[in-house]
Amino acid sequence: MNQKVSLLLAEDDENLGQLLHTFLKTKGFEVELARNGKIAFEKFTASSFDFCIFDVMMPVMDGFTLAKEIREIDRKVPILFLTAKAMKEDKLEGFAIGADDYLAKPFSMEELLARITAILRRVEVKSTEDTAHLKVGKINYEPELRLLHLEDGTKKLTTKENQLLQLLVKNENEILDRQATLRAIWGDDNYFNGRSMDVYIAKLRKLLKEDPAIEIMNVHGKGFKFIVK
Amino acid sequence: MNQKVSLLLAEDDENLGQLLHTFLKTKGFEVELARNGKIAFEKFTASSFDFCIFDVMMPVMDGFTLAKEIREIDRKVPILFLTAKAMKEDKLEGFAIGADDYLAKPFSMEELLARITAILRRVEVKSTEDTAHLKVGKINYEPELRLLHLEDGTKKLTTKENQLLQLLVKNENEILDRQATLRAIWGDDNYFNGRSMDVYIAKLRKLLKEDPAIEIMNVHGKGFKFIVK
DNA sequence: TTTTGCTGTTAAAAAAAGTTAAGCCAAACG
DNA sequence: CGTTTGGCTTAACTTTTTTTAACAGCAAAA
Repeated sequence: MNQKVSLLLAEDDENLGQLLHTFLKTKGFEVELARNGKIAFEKFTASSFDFCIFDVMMPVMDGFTLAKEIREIDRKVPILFLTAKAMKEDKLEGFAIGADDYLAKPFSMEELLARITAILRRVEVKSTEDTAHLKVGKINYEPELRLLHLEDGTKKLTTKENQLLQLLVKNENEILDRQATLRAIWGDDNYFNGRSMDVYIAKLRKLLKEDPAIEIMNVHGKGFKFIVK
Repeated sequence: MNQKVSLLLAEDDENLGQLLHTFLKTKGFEVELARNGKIAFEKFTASSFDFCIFDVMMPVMDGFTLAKEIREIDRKVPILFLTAKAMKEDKLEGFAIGADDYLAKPFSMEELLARITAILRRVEVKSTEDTAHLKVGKINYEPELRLLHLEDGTKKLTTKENQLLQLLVKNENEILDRQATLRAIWGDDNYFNGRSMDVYIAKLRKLLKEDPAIEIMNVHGKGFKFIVK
């Protein structure tokens, strides 16, 4: 996949902090834990983040103040507040600062994750810069347009050809797992889809054979490997 | 701000519906109220909105189903759910569909407004009026007026041509799901409607072919993708 | 070495989509 | 009223894309 989402977590409660830290890491985030607002702010200025989760009540610098400070240098980064007080005035203050969400303790890990995901879906759209171009020898591949520019003209790839080639290219020099690929492109890894995939591998090999530096190698029982020599 | 934010409100409770309608209008939104999910879906497909507020429990078509249908033709429009049941599973289902927020009844008007504002800040609303205004090379498309300005004069689009082009344009560079499109424009995704849609795709391609930067690409078995190179 | 499962390849069948034209219906027109 | 018109659907035929089948070759395990 692309890149891990970096997450700044400010929480003074040791137990909850550790728990969240661990949970979020297992969910694939890169988490930085700060024990109070001041430390969190320093961490933020040192190396900006994709997402912030702040406890409201913390020593030294509380979550709201922290958020205000951060909003001044980054008016877009999503901020989610955690709070023990589920009071209305608090909520409103949080939103006024520019909170993206508000979660009252106690909350479930799953709900937290769901809310983070919901917010990120909105914000993250921009980072969809895919492998726009692949240039290998004479061959030039434009996945977005499903075009393969060969010596003797340009070939329009079909949907499946393109999906498969894209996966192969994205995992250049690594094994592209058979089952995983089938599930990703065909939705199911049954026998027939497997055979179908083999047919497409053959097609791609035929298309790419004009460039001897490219090879789609089979790794028996595992999958395929796109190799550029 | 140039244009009012248009808001689709689906709520079966007459009292609450009216109350919200009035409140939101005084807050400067352009509000459309639907008494159930089906009506709401029809309103949405007829004239797309900037924001959705759906009651979860409604007759005919519930809020979740409604949201799923809408997500297929518009994966960005913010959706906020209102619900009497503050149950966890429900929340998770909502977020899984792509909810942006979740508000349990009873809630205060102020909190609702705060949450709407918080979400809108993130989304940076492109008002529906000019969203679909497409200008590529010589082609200029005015969905509201159903006009397509071409090199050799202006073509007045028919209802179906316009609905389809509008959906394609709104989902530029994304796959527009076949079935979902059929349900949105034709109301039903049977075989014949599918063929009818293919006929319209052909018509649009013919109209747009004067601009080589535009392509309506088929994604086999999935739908179509409007691409501007 | 033999068996078994996996892969390579080609061809045929099936499904989906592209295209053009004919048919149908309702609104507008005479 | 009958006729025309415009918009949409249905039909028919073509092409493209994908799946399934069939058979041959190869790799790993027994």
